Amino acid sequence: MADRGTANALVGGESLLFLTDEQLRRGIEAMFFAYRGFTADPDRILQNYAYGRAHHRAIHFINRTPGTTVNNLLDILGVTKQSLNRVLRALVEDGLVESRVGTRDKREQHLFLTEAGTALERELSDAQRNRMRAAYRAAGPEAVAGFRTVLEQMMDPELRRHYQIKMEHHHE
Amino acid sequence: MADRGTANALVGGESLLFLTDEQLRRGIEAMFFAYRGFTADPDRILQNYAYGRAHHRAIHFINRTPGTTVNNLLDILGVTKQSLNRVLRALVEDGLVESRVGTRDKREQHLFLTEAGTALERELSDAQRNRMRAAYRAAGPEAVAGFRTVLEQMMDPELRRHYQIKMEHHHE
DNA sequence: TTGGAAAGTCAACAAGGCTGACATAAACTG
DNA sequence: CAGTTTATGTCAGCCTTGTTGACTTTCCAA
Repeated sequence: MADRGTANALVGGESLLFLTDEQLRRGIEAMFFAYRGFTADPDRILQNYAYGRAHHRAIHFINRTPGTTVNNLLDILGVTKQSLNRVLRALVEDGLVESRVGTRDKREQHLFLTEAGTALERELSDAQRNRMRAAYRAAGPEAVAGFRTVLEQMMDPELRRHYQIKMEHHHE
Repeated sequence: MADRGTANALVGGESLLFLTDEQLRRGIEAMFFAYRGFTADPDRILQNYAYGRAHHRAIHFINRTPGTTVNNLLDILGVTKQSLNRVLRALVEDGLVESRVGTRDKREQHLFLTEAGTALERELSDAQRNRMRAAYRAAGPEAVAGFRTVLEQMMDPELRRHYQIKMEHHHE
């Protein structure tokens, strides 16, 4: 409703043509189709292991932050503990994830990838990185910077902090 | 495997620092968290109507291309006809979508949004556009161009053609 | 020492994917 | 015209991954 049809006004001398409803629709569909591509390669690989995206996500974030707790993972993934537990149980039973009782707080379980888990993580992230690398290479560094800036703005502020871990950002 | 750790080489005098594994991982997580934000608002609205993302996608593309056929929609959405049919049946029964037999080819069903369907589409896309607009506005036109360029490169080439409908692109 | 947080588990359910099989009407083709 | 292909719909059953609710065990901290 807001400023429908008025987005091509001039503000501070700069055209806002990129804020028209049509441009926004294009962005929405770009997200839709790109996300399909983004998940396509890992999805194919996961079929060979009888795992799904939920397993991939758990593996990814355990690899990124070894020793993370279940609660922390719940916070990042935004699912219920019952849902995550089902996934983690399978990964632990299959020997991809190791769960160690916390030393400071013995209620907490700290999660680590085993060798096999690391191998699968590598296979999955190699596939995903290859696609990302190709896209980055084709688009160039300036486009990549813009890509990341827009995505960052699109996140829920509360989720953004998970993304900002280990972030040294250069806006100039 | 490819050029792990070698991406920061110089090619043609230009640094490829943006292709390091760490940068690619950042991009991967940006996609993950941003997509969550991207779907969060419509998801909330859909709960009030007992619909899900699958209904949203159908409504979106019927609105974009009124009179589209079931087969065309199947191609765009990449699901089985059984899956789509379940969704379409609900939307038709609830009076959000109208299905008209084709005049040229009477095997085809052409899909249209009713007034109620258009109203829901508006509600959903307003929410999604508002977020997209805020992100675009915060990031600026150059970032938006880069965002779209990278997303386009990330799509499966076969899917890209759905995105390119009605596209007049300016690369310069 | 006790209240509450952290974690795990069981059960039941729903959405939305999937496959396979089958039906119908319409269009196309030899 | 007979046979085949195409577009669509439908039934049945399965899987993954999300949900809620209830309950237990462990154990930190006031």
